[in-house]
Amino acid sequence: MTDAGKQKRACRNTRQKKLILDCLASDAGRHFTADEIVDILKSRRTPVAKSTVYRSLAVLEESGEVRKYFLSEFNSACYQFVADAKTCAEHYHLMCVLCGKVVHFESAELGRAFQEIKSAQKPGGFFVDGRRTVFYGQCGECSAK
Amino acid sequence: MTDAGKQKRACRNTRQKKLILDCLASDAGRHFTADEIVDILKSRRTPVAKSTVYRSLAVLEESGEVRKYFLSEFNSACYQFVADAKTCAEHYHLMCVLCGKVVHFESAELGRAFQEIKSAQKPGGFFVDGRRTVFYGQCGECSAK
DNA sequence: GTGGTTGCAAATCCTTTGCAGACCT
DNA sequence: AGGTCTGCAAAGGATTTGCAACCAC
Repeated sequence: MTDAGKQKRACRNTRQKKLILDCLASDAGRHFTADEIVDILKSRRTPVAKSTVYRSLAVLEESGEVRKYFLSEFNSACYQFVADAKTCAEHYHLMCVLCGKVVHFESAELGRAFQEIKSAQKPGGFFVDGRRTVFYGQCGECSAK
Repeated sequence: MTDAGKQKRACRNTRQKKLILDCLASDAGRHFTADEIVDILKSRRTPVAKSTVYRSLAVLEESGEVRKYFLSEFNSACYQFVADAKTCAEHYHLMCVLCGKVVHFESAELGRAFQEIKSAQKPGGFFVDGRRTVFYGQCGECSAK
């Protein structure tokens, strides 16, 4: 897994890539699966092949415009639009292991706690990336049941 | 998802279930994929069918003897032996997004930070489960590259 | 014009399921 | 004996890949 070669990927601005990005950006807080994107674009009368969606998402992820999550015990990856780095650095994800819902939240308290986690002594110089970290648990609704 | 019916599942003490649990327990800190378990048991001359491994892991997970993780951008679920609840409550997972390695760590500092996270005001009464949460980032080796 | 991109279909990979026979209790 | 569990093979779902036609630059 070398870094070489990463730059030669996808630079062209195609209709499909725009459509996919538009779709994600249309609800920037939400997480979409590849299938959902395919369906949404189909319903908008601008269908894009599923393989193209996967390929474009991979490219967009590499370029940082989209973030990929593997949220759970469920089956498929989710993709989320990255509005801008700053915004993303300041909120965290909570994912309900029961219903799969993902909520965002931010709080000064959490920010501090996270800073502590980041700076804590970790084995082998591990560096924690807050933007990728997802907290798992149960949402209020599911807990109530 | 009610609790009813959970008890009627798998209670028989079969050779295969023991083998699988032994395999997981032989390196209790490690995470195994279903495939790894199949390979290990095969190499030990006590092969177990892949479908049996999946079925047993599901049962063992339900009974709490094994924990299932969906660690990442990678493809398959990982299973870990649950030595005892206390041990598990006190360490956290760091997963390297580049090489996929998972390391455990514990620290008083992190424990405190995590307490803060747990008690922080979260949307909709979300309850964070530390044992399921995985911190993503880069391990020392990958960062060095 | 040229090479990255797309769409389609086939291929892969992981996981689940159906079913007949084997095994636990 | 009787129901549960196993193994095998086939099914299923998500994602990737091969390839010819297509389109952005």
